[in-house]
Amino acid sequence: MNVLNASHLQQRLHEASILPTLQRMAVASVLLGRPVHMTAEQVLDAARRQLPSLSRATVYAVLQLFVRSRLLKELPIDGASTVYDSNTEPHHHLYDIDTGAVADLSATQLQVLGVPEAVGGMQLVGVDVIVRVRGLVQDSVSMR
Amino acid sequence: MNVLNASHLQQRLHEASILPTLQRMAVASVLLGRPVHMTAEQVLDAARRQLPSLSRATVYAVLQLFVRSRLLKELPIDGASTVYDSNTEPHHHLYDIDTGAVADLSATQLQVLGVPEAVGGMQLVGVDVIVRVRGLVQDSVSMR
DNA sequence: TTCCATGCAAAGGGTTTGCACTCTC
DNA sequence: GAGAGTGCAAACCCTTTGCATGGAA
Repeated sequence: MNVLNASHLQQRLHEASILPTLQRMAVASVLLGRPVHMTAEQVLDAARRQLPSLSRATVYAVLQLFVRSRLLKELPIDGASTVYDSNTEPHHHLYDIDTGAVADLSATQLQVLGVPEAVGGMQLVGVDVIVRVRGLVQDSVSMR
Repeated sequence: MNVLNASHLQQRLHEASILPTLQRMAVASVLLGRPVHMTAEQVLDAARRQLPSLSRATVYAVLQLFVRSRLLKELPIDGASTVYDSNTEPHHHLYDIDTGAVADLSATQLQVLGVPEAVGGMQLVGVDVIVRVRGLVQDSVSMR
């Protein structure tokens, strides 16, 4: 993590009213620099290269904090473990059912028609689209 | 479970090359009679009303067997436990993020445009759309 | 000094597995 | 009898929690 990245990340945490501790900066540098899809365990492994003392419980706590602060999204891809996505733009996902690899589909590439906006006192929160494929090769997440 | 249902269910299992044991018939009668969304635990509870000796491990085994045989689908709704859907028609889902209630959206009600059919050796398996809402009241699943 | 953040270990929920018993073909 | 299906309990994985320590405002 270079100085430019560090200050940029620090600013993003500041904007989200998050105290930039060492642990949070380590997690942020793994996830928030570019759009990635990672499980908690992958985040832990990557962040420990930078901060070996980092504990699993702290990573889970930081991930939840980042989700609450809308720096990350949890992906509704079924499977053993939660996948965190640092792409905060509206978008959808390609999911390789064999390898667990995940790739983004922009909201302009793929559109959903007929979403019930607010029927009968019901409030729309969000729409997730998962396109399940075999043979996807990019951006591997290796979940299984 | 009346006799008509029983023979109908038995036929569905037969068509799927599944031996119609007592346990499998109990699970089938809970799930396969009409479109429902249920967790493994809910299936166990319901099936035990019919066959009290039914074990949890067997229910999980039968659910997996039914999914492999395409009698059921696992819903990609994130959350603690897997939800099984006995509606085998192409359709999508409304999901209440507060109550866990699930409702179907027919494929004609909601359409997805721009799905990449088969790019670069990649094979399309399926498309899941989850519309997350608050305040949905029908067809409660009470997951949380 | 008062919170908030962290780390460890243990607990928790959901699911799977090992193994012996039972049933079907 | 051979193979498949079942039940129990233990194991397993992912995640959360309790509690004591450490650091920031």
